[in-house]
Amino acid sequence: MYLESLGKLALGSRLKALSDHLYGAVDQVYQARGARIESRWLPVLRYLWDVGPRPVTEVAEAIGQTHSAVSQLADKLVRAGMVKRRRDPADGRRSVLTLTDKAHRALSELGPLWWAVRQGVTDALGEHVERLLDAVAACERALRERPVADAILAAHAALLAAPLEVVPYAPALRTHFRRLNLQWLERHFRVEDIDRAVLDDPERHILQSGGAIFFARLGKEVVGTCALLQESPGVFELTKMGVDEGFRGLGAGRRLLDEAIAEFHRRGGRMLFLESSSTLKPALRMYEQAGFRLQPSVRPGSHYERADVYMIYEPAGRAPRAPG
Amino acid sequence: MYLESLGKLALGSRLKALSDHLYGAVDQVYQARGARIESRWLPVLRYLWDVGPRPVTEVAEAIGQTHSAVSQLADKLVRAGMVKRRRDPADGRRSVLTLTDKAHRALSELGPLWWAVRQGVTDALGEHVERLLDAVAACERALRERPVADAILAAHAALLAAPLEVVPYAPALRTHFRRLNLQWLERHFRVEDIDRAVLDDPERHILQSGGAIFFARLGKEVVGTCALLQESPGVFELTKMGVDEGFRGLGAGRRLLDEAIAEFHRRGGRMLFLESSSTLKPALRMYEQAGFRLQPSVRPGSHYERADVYMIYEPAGRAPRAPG
DNA sequence: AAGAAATGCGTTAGCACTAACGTATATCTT
DNA sequence: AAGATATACGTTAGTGCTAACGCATTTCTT
Repeated sequence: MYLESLGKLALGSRLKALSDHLYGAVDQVYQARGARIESRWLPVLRYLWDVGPRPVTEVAEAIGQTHSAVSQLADKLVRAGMVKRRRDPADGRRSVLTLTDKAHRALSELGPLWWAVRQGVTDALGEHVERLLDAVAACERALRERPVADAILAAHAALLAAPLEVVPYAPALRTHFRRLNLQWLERHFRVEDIDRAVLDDPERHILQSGGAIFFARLGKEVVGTCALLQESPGVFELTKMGVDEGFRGLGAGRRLLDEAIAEFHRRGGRMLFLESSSTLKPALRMYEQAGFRLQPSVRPGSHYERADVYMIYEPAGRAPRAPG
Repeated sequence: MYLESLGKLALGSRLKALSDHLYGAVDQVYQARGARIESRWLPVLRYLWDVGPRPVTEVAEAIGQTHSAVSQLADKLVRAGMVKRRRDPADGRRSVLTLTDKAHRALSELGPLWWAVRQGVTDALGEHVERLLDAVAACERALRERPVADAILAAHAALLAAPLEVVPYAPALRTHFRRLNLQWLERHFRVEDIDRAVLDDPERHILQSGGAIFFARLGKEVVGTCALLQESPGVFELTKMGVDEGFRGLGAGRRLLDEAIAEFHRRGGRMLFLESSSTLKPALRMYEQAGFRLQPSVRPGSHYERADVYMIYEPAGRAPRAPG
């Protein structure tokens, strides 16, 4: 299922779907067996059954709902003849919900059905339902201590406050080089053989021939990468630039690009070019701003299928803009 | 929380509450950060973002919702300027949903916020959320193979078809003797010292003095118990009769009672009595039907605080009804 | 090719729930 | 004791979803 791929982002949706499935199943069973009750009534009815007459708010709190939900449900239960509302003589604000005899009779007949529900859920879901119950209980407890919204806002603030830094290659970062590049390659193109070779062994294909690789980190996250490949002495290619989809727009790409250009200068390079695709509009704009100029034709003898854009680094005042 | 005590019966309610909490938290964050998006939109928008324009039904299926839910959500998204509807030229029935440029821009800015959501959920819920995800995924898969409703109906049918049998005491059943009696004692009264002694060691307190204990089984479930205690030679007390709340109304109580009376006769008893409480109306009715007669006063020297009813076994034609 | 069946989708009515409000009553403050 | 504040509850409007329906179009059947 697609939602599974969204992981924690779609957890709410999936929990709701599961919940609806369970409600629906139980209602189906009640109906098939002629039980004059609905699954949504159960928390209120069982609570009143277990602890006796109780005012609306107390019921609401016990079953984790708003008082108005309970009040409206009580209307329905009164109409169904299952509960009675009474004023609390000790406190005129309270309206005490009491089970009718009919409800007592109905509930006591429901025992075997409830047993079947428990048993059926166990049969259908096996041990998973136990793990689900445990996990739900643990999450409920955790939520009571710290609302998720606070945690998210704190995490977001921490992320925005985190310094964006560019660091050189280190072996521990190799998997990030691969991950970050596969992300855009797989989304927009297909992974060519030459890509796979470079991503599998960047030390050999890039560093050994006098190139460099940089990574952008935001806090503890590695959010982008870019490589400088020495094609022939003094001639460098800017390549394998990728910023994680989740961290675009934070300037990581530009910082990586600037660092690569600085490295090109530090190494006394004569020429710096890149190949790209016309479908990557935002990237092309960034390259232009950094000093790359679009060339009128594709680079002769390009390595890549996808390359239909050829740009050369010609910052203002260094070389005239190519005509056309 | 009360719902936790209901176990599998209230799983649906709890999942819904969790789901609502998560939706609410994310919406709160979106609002706090000025993101012009709502949490409910995410599955549709992300799906269109990931796989491109798609017709309504396909989106619905991918995210596990009905087509009309998606259709109505699409209305809203169109109003918000996030998607466009287009007729599929190849199939005039289909209306293809396409993200607008505005949506693309909005979504690509949301990356850090989504990272924060994932991170915040992890911070707040810790490892529990991983277990929850795993359990949810496992349950989803199990549900696809076997709908819960079927399993419940099958379990119910099996229960009703199961034979109700009465079996004598066996050491392996001791915990059931305790469990079944504590259930009604704790609900209606309080557990007196004498109760605890008997329940902890029924072999010594009941069997050794010439008594007997019976259990009712329904399929594999032990659903009721009852004891015959020899108070003095030939004088027996019917006591510790309990039927699981979940299995009342199936005749287990009557079957136990009949078996106890038969045992009383087999042992050549002279007198059989019981003590009970006037609050246990259904039980008293059953005793009457089985041949017990209400006595005008409490039994002299009763062991129990709760006893305000004294009955003696006097089946029709065996002894005259006590006057008064 | 023509009719029958299936499919895709929008619409409507209805349900469960929430947020926000209003009213009555109780409790606190001085 | 009197006013201020808090509490308990019902009501209303609105949201997100489903089930059921109806229309348009496509696909199957012969």
